Amino acid sequence: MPDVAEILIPLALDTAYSYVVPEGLRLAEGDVVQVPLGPRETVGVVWGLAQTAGGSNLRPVTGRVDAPPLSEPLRRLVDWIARYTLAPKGSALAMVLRLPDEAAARETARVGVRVSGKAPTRATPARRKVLEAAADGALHGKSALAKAAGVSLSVVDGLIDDGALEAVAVEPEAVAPPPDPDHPRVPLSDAQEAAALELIAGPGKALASPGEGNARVSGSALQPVEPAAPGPVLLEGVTGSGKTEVYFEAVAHCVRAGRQALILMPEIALTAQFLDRFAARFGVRPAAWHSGVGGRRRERLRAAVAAGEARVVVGARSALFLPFRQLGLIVVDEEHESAYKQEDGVHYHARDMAVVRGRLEGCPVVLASATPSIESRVNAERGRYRHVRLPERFGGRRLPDIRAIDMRLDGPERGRFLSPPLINAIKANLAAGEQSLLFLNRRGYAPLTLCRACGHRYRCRNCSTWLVEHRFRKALVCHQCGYAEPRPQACTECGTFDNLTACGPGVERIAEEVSELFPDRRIIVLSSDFPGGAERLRMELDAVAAGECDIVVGTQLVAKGHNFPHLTLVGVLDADIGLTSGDPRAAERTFQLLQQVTGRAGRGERPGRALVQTYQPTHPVIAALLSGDAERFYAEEVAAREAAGLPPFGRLAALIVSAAEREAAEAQGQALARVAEPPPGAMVLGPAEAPLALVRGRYRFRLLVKTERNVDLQSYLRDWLARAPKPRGSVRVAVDVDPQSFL
DNA sequence: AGCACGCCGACT
DNA sequence: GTCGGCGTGCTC
Repeated sequence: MPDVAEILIPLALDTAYSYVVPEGLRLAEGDVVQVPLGPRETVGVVWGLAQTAGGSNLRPVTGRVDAPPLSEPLRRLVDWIARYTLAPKGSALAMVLRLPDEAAARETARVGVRVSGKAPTRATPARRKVLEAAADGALHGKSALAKAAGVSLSVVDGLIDDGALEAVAVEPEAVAPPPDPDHPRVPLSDAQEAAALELIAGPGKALASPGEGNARVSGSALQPVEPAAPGPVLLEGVTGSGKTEVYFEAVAHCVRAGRQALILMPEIALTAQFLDRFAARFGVRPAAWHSGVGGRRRERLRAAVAAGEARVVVGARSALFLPFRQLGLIVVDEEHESAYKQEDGVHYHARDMAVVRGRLEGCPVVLASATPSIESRVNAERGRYRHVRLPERFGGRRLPDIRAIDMRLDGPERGRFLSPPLINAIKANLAAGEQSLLFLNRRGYAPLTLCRACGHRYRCRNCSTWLVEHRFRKALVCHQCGYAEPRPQACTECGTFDNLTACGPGVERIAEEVSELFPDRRIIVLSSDFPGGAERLRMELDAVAAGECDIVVGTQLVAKGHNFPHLTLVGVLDADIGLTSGDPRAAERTFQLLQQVTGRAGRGERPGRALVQTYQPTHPVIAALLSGDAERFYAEEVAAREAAGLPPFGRLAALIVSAAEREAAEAQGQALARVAEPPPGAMVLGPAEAPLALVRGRYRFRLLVKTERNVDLQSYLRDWLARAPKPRGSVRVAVDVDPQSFL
């Protein structure tokens, strides 16, 4: 009987394909192999092995690929994610497999040059400059040397050809130097020590030796090293309470135990600042994995992770799929961040997938946040997650003083957006030589453009949204789908010249107002459309953190994961943005965002100030923010959702229908209206009067499906669709998932 | 993902 | 009469 291998191919295929294993090839589950597929060869992973009679019509496996095999937990993660997200298994595999691309393979090894001692045949001024710069005889990077000499790279190349410089292949710098868990560090506070102990050792252990005073995490209490208690833990600590230092202890413990640790962060929070904090604790910077790490380095890091050499990886959400050899800990920093949602391709929430991976790997998962998501909070309260709290700021730091500015009483003059009390506060802050942040969660210059002559409002061709003016780009841009058109000189509707008017503020407009008020101050606008891309933005954030700026005008990204140690005043410009949207998470999101951003104020032991411009000072979200009563906010929000029939959890299924399909259906009187009558346990999200949102040329329904624990959403939806006429369009699961169902 | 097949518009 | 648009379907 021939050996047959079930091979899962990283394409949008839901089932593994069968291939014959040729004589002499020994395969194990998880091996990466090459197989024929149609006219070409592809890679795949052995998902199963069997001996069967027949199967003579099957094509043979070509051979094994030189790549580390996929571990059992990682294969189970692929199965799990595919099932949970309704994605084809092959698509889930593709996230894990990400093979070395050819571009990376072709990338040449780094070359260093040094003086050979031989004089150049011809000595031009440019060549002399290079030789002077390299006169120390040390090894120099080619481009670095050219730069230092102020000449172009070709001069250096010319000298190499001439023999005056010799090229030496340099060992690339280590991708993942080992972190030292016992590197000298600043002592933790008692609260931090207790939290770290509880994190590592499990509940109750923190108080295990009360007689000894304060047990120290690195002291004898936890030696010899045993693996940390598995399972999810919510680490909740107010801004400035030192959560990072606490989970660093869990990371240190994991490293001492000889296992690997993964720290997940929202992409934007992966800055030099964080890497330096890590270096201060562990002596070296951690291996960093994010979209900016490319080519050879990416591949080498993957290999180091698979070999178990990379002990600690800090990465954005895709790092969750790295092939760790022995994963001992996952930390999800800023657990509430919506950046953990992947919304194209396979839809998933990295925080929840981290919990799943942790369970499959048998390791702890630390969810850290100052403002946890509702679902994590409820999970902690109901005992599904352990809950460790840091209720106080570190080192006697106090929470900022937050006050509302009632815009109905103290509003700005017409066409302006900064209220007099806020302007005065900024003035005082500048006079004291301190940094201020103005927060407005709206990119661009103005959210709406209209023609003063005919009243025409500019909207997106693909989406049901207004076009946002971006003055810097001289364009009108759709924030939904990215569609952009140049800002017209004359109204496209009535032809009137120069009569378009910008309505409402975006950060660009605020920056304009600020520069008029404070013309000689250093002002910077930070938003996701920062010119120069993510890398530049990261650098800019680090510069701001270093104090190289007087006034920052920023969108939500300034609220995320950064410390700005020089910041003492935060002005929130329109606290009410987002409160009126139909999103069931509107209140939660706004509360988290405002609490994060106002929490940025404060310097050392001096509390900062936050001034919140609002038209609704008594709104529950604003009131909770002003009083600092997060407990009450969470309790009220959960109660409100229950009263509205919305669970704190749910999975969202999205039915995506093209505009053409919808029109066709409506012409036949079908109207896809059955979506308005979802099955029991499911509900349609969105404003009742507009159940359809037009996004990227496609109508999108979202169904919030309440599922009981362990209910299989796929069969649930399949049942429902079987009873209803077959929908036009496809059903996909979006990413508001239900953590109950996987614990 | 590729790469076929397939059915309707403007061209050597 | 063909070239070519991308919609749909298949790859063990």
